[in-house]
Amino acid sequence: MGFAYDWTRELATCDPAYYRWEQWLFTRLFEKGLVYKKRAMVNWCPNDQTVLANEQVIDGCCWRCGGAVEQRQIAQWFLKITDYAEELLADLDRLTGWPEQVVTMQRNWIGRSEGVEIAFVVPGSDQAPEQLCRVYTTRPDTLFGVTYLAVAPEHEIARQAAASDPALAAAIDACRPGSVEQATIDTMEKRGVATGRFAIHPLSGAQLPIFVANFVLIGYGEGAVMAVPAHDQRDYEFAGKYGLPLKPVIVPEGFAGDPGSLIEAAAYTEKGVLVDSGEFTGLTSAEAFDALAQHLEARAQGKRRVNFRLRDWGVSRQRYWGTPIPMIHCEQCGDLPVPEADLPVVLPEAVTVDGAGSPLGRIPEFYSVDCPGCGAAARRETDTFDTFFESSWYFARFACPDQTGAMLDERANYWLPVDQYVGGIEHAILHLLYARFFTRLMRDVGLVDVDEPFERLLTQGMVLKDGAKMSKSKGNTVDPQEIMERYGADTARLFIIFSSPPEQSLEWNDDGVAGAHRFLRRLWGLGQELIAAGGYETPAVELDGAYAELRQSLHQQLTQANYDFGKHQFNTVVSAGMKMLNAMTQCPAAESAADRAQRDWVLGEGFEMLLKMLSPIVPHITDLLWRKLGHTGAVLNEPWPEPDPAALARSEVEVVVQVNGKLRARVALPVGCAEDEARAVALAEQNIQRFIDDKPIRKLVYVPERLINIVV
RNA sequence: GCCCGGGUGGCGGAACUGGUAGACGCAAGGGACUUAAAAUCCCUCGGAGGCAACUCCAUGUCGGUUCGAUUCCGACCCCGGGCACCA
Repeated sequence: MGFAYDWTRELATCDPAYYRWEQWLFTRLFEKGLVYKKRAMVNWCPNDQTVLANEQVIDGCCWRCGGAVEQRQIAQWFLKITDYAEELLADLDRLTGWPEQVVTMQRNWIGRSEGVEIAFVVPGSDQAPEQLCRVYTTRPDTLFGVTYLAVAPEHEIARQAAASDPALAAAIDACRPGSVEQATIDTMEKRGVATGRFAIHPLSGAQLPIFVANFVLIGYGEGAVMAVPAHDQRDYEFAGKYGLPLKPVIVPEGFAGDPGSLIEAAAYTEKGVLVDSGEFTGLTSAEAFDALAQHLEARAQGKRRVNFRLRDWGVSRQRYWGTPIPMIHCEQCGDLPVPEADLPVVLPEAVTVDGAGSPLGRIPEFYSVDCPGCGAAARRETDTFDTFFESSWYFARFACPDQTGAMLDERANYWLPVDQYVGGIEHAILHLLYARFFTRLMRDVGLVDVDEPFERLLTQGMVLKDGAKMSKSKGNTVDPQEIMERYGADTARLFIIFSSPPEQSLEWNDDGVAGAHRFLRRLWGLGQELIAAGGYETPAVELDGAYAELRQSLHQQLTQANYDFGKHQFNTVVSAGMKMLNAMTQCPAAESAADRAQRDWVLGEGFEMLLKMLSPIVPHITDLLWRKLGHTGAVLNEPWPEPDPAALARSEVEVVVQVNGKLRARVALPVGCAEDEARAVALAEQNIQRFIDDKPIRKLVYVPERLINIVV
C-alpha cells in the first residue's frame, strides 16, 4: 500500500523483552502504593470451571456450554487509577487536538460529582452489633425523602442477615445479577429483598427498612444507597414494586399544590424547593445542599465528598496467554513483588490447555518459588495482566525499542507526545484513558517528562461489514489485496480515501474502485500529453479570458483542497483533484502560438500543483509523472503548493436573488458592489418582478458576494 | 438503561460562520466510435407538473426560532459505538 513504516522500530508485545518492563513498572507501582489486591466479582461458569469475559456471557449463560453463569468473588490486583482521576479529568481541557466527542466521553466516564457521605446508624440485633451504614448522595436536599436503604448482596449487613436466616440467604443470593456487565445490571429487572433490619434516619429519627437490591454494586461507592423514591426514578419503581412509601420533599419553585400530585406517574427528579423537611423547609435545593452538609458535618453524621464514577483498574486475568503478574504470595510475608533481578517472569510455553482454568496453576515449576523475603516456600501469582497493559505504552517504546537496560530512555522524551495518533473511535474511552494513565505513571517513576501521550487525535470511524464492526475478532474483515493485485496500490489508496471522511463509519462496498482507477488513467493521460509538449514557460503577456478563468478555477480548487486537508477531510481533497483534472482536460487545443504558450503554462503549472497535492494520497503515480516531467527529486519532498492570490482575484461574482427566501434569479455583480446597486440589478430581473408583483417590499437582506433576499 | 456519534438521490458522499441542497464519484439509461467486445468520449439522471421558460415538493418524523434551517432549539423514531474481562 505504500505505507512508510519504520520497521527498524518493530516490536512484539508478547516478547519477554517487551513485557518485562510492564512487570518492572508494576513492581515499582506496588512499592509506591499504587497497586492493591481486593476481592472482586467475575463471571464463573461452574460447568467449564472457568472465568468468562463479559462478551462470553450471553443472556446469563456460558457461550460454550450454555449453562447458567454465576458471580464469584476472587482476589484480584488493582491499579489506583482513581488517584489520578482529578488530573485525568482536569487535563482533558488541554487536549485541544482531540475530537470534542472523545473528550466528552472521557469526562463523563470519569464522572466527577460533589455530594455528601452520610452515615446511617443501624441498631444492633440479636445476631449483629450496632453499626454504621454509609451512603453517598449527590442529592442531600432530598434527605428527608429517604424511605429505605438498599445495599449490595455482598454488603456486610446483607451477609449478617443471610448468616442468621437460610431462607433469607437464598433470597439474597438470588439478587446477584446474571453478569457483571453494567448494561445487564442497568436493564435487568430490579429486584430486592428486605433484610429485616432497620437504619435510623440521621435527622428525623425515623426507622428505615434495609433492602438488599440486585442493582447496588459492592465495588462501587459504599455498596449501599439511600433511596428517595419520590425523587429518583429507579427508587420509585423499586418502591412501587415492594409497596414502600413515597415521601415528596421537593417541589418546583412557586408550587402551591399537593406535592403528592407531582409524583403520581413518575418520580419528580428536578431540583426545586424543600417541603416537609423540618428546619430546612423552604430552602432551594442548592441552599439545602450546603445547609444539610454543614449540619451533618457538625453532628459528625456525614461529610462532603467528591466522588468519581471512575473505578480502579482491575488488571488480573485468569488466563494463560498474557504477561505473568510479578507477585509472590508467602504465608509469612504476604504479597511481595518479584525482585528486579528475577525479572522477567517468563510465561512458560510448554503447557496443556484443557479449557478448565488457567494452566499456570497446574505447573508447579512455575508457581512454586521461594519467598524473596524469608526464603520459605511460597506461591507465584498465576494470573496474567489485562492486555490493555501492552497497548498502554507501546507508542513510547517505539522511540527506543532496542533499549535493553530500561523501560524507556531519553529518546522517548524526545519523541513524546505523539504528534498525531490515529485509532478507531471504539477506543475512545478505555484504551485512550489507560494510555493517558500509563503516561502519568511513567512520568511519576521518572521515565518521561510529558503528561499526555497524544497531542492530536484522529478517531477513525469503523468500517462496517453487513452492518457490524469489521474486526479481527469477528473475522469479518476484507483485505485490500485483491484490489491491489488488479489495480495497484494507488487505486486502492485513492478509492479508500475517496469513500468517506475518515471519522465517519462506512459500510464496506468496493463498487467505486473502477472509478478511482479511471481517474488515475486520465491523470496519466494528461501527464503523457504534457510530457510530450516538453515543458512550459511563464508567458510575458497577461492571460486571455479563458486561460485566466481556467487558472483561477485551478487555484480555487487548490485553496479548497488545502483547507480540507487541514480538516482531515481527504475525500473532498480527491474531489478537488478530480475537478482540477476535469477542468484541464476540457481546455481546448491552442489555435495560435500565443495561445499555445498560455495553454502550456496554465496546464503545466496546474498539473504540477495537482501532482504535489495528490502525492500523499497516490504517491507512486504522482512521483513517476513528476520525474517524467523532468524533475529530479521526489515529489513528496517538494514544498507544499500554495495558491497564487493573483490568480484568485475576481472582478465579478454571481449572486443569488431570493424572494421570500426562495431562489428566483442569479445575477452577476461587481466585487464590493454596494447594496443600492445590487438592489437595482436584482429588481431589474424579470422573474423577480414576477414574484414581487405589486406587493410592497418589506425588507431587503443583502449578503455581499452571496445573496439578496427580498421580503414582500 | 446510561454516555457518545449518525440519518441528505438507486449507492458513497458534498454543502465554508444560518445564505444556491445534491459538488465529486459510482451505478443506471441513451448515443458516438468499433465487424464485435474492451477501452474512450458525449448526453440524461431526487420526485411531480410543463414541448419550454419555469413551478411545486423534498435533507429520519413532528414542532419551534429566523428574511432564510441539512446547519440552531425542543420532542420523538431508527442505526452504530462504548459501558470497565473483546481489544
